[in-house]
Amino acid sequence: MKSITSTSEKILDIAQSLIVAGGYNGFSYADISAAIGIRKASIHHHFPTKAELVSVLVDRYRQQAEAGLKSLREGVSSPAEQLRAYVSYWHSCIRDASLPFCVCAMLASEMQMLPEEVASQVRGHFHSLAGWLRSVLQDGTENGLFQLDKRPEEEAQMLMASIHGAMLSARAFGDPELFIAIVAPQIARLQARD
Amino acid sequence: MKSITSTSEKILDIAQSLIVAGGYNGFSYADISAAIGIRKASIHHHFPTKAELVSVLVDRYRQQAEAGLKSLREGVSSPAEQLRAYVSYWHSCIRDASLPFCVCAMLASEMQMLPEEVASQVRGHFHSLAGWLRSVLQDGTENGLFQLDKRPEEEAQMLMASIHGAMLSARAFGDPELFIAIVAPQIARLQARD
DNA sequence: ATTTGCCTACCTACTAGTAGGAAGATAAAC
DNA sequence: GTTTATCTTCCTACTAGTAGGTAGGCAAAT
Repeated sequence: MKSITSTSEKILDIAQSLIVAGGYNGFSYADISAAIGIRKASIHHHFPTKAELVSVLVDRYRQQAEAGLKSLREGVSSPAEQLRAYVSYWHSCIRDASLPFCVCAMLASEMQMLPEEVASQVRGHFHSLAGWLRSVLQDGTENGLFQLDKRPEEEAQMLMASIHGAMLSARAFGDPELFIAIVAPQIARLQARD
Repeated sequence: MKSITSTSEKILDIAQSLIVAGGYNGFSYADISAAIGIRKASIHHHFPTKAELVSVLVDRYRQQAEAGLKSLREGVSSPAEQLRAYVSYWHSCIRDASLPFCVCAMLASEMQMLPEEVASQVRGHFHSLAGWLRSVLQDGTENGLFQLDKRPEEEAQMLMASIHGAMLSARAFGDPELFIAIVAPQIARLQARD
């Protein structure tokens, strides 16, 4: 019986945590090698180049994210609760340090020096996350639960920026609670006031 | 007559633009060497170690920022205009690509692998920027120009996060106008509504 | 005479990536 | 059911190039 997580998945897991910690240029094959007890060359067997490794990694991340967002949309009652569930997911990730930053947000900051294939995937993630937020906001507005100052797509961009900025502040200050302190009021203010 | 910018300042200038592009691990002494036409060893003469170079660089950045913010506070009429001037400064930096990202925001994303001296300076910058925003918001509130939902320090953190997140989105999408589209409404909503 | 600023030449450690082979599993051919 | 060929996964050993950093010298300025 095979191990539940294959070697290539283990490689992606540790690479992901290394990217979240230090970005594209912040990790090496040697780091992965040391972390999972396999030789450098064996990693190249699974992922011939670094660009390809990160590309597969971001692809997996995007699929997981999209699946997670979709299931939130289907499984959680109201749009307001969907937003709250989304940010509380991140809050717990930051608190327990399991994934204290969005992989794509991290990579976006290095956009200018990323391999083009990775850069376009990062753009794609930002686009689909903004799209998800927009659809939640629109849904909430149509049901009279939200009262937006701006068009849903603009409010979605504002919310996404707040979330990413809040991750950054939480990291800068080393205070996980700062994340929710910044993000919660931004969601609260969307709520219809009467 | 000496060149108006000394070699060490030229080193800091190019290092800063390289950090803004790719972070702490995204540049090397060789990159600086190639950019300003000086040998690697000569850079070590000015800045013995990379950690020291970046430390001096962030120190200079913080001084410039603090001076700029202080002069905005003194030279610009109303708190609302002070905020607008601040974000429009960034907007033009992003538009003309002269400094398309805050050095400290960039470094904050790599917080976990930064030399401790640099990390504490980055924390310091976040602290003083939040402090500046707080004082502007408080000033505006006391003069009846702003109407805040939360305490000034919380609103300041929210605003700072929006600004950093907006920088990230502008970079991810390659669209400088997105920065102001995200940030302007966040400032507008602070305005007293009656 | 010492300091400043830069140089050539070098070091060790590490970077991504390659060549080629050993061990084991798989599966078809006999 | 054993043999044979193939595939997968990992290995050792290596490459060329780059990382940050050092030693020591030279010329001009102070």
